[in-house]
Amino acid sequence: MTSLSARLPEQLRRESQSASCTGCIGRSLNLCGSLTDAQLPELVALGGRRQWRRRDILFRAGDPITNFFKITRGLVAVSRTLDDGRRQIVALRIAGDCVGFLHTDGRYTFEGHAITDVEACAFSRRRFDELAQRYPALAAATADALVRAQREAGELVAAMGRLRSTERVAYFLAKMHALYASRFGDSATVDLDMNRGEIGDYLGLTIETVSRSIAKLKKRGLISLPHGNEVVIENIDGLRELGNFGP
Amino acid sequence: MTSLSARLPEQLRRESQSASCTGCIGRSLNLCGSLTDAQLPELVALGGRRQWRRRDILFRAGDPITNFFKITRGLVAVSRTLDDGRRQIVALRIAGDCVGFLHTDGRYTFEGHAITDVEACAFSRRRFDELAQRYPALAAATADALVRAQREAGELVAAMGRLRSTERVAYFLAKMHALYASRFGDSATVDLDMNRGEIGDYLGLTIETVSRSIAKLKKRGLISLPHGNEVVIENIDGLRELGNFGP
DNA sequence: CGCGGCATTGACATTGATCAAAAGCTGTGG
DNA sequence: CCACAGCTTTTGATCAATGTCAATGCCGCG
Repeated sequence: MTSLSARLPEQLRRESQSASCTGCIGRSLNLCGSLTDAQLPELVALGGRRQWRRRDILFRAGDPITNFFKITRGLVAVSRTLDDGRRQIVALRIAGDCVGFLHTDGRYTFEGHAITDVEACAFSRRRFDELAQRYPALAAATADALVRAQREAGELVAAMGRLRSTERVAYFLAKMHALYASRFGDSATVDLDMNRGEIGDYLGLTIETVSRSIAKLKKRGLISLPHGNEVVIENIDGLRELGNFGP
Repeated sequence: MTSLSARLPEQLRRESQSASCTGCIGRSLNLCGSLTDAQLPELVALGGRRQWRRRDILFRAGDPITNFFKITRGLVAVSRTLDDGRRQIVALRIAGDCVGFLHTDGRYTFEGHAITDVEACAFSRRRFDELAQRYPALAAATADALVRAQREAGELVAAMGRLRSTERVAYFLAKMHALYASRFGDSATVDLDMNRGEIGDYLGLTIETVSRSIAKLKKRGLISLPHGNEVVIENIDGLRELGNFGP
């Protein structure tokens, strides 16, 4: 089983237990090769570890931006809520990703909340920016992470604009499968950690439509739901094709 | 009247007529203050100016990425086309913006095509990356541009996921109005340069639905269409509110 | 056991897509 | 200047997909 809230690989576990966050920022931005801790003594003092429970808010849209967060455990939803309460999750981030980096006039553009229990390092945005000025590799890694994030956002736009409900759910499941595989190794079983409402808020659908779409995928033999929120991917190729999930 | 294809501000006109692209990359990335041409002699030889006609392709998804482009004139759509022909525009970019920067395994992630006639400078991606390694301000400006782009992508996701058709068109018009205002100064009149099909591909709607939505906005007195594709914004506050277009 | 939260299912309403036709516009050639 | 072809837009009549509302079922927990 692949679950964010359980059984982390050893590397991540060690990282998330270290008192300082020296390693985590380097690793998160794929700097392992180019920057060592010795080269960046400033990083030692930079990050503070924090924890949140399911449904807790990491940061609110409109609040002055002071920190961004590098997730070391759990699943975070980045979202926007309209005045009338309609909510849209614009990105999902897991261990290794950064959230709270986007800003509009010095304020968080979106809201971040914990889908599962979450641990993350908080970094001072100001000091990080100063550091990036001095260490080109850090800036390059930041740009890289942003490029990746934007690619994903574009794909989500395409899914929302052009896929119908069942295709969108297939896209979502294929994406979660790929996401977990990239961190925890391949596995046919994906523990969603999200309820129907949260999936709907991510895909622009209602709870009922998500539920019905999952039922359709089950009937088509692409997935099965042995128990709880655990999804077994029975046919990943079919799922990816239906969801137009690129290579 | 505000039109991308006509009457550029003098600064942009001068820039787009200079033989080299020295200035354009600096300006595009908001480096005016921090880097001068004298500090970056390498930039002189970096960019080559190119032109495209309406509907021409700047770059195709999947092609090996060699250049990115800094637009000096016109409107470019960044899009993705599904296997069955459904198309989704994931971003619109105008003079001053860069396109073709996103990549997946060394290949363009999306397609870029000219909505209007377009002029742009093509920069070698490899050499730009080298340069960014040496000039932190360039890297910082790149990160800044990426943050801005991602904020917009997130807003588009929210619009696609949670707004209904007429609201989406209102969002689109408010966005175009703001976009043009930021470059060419405020004006009640916006020349869309996009036909109904292209608007539909941006908003995830059909031609007919776009047409009907525009008719509704007209009837509500939010806009008027004196002639051609020229839209007069009669009530920008109402339009922004309906389209949930943030501040 | 019974309660609370979430998921499923059904009936119905609404939205937007689809199909088809008519109306405008634009440029060309007589 | 008009007539016509080729295009885009508008409008109308349906239809299918999804949202909405309501009822029921399921499951874990006190």
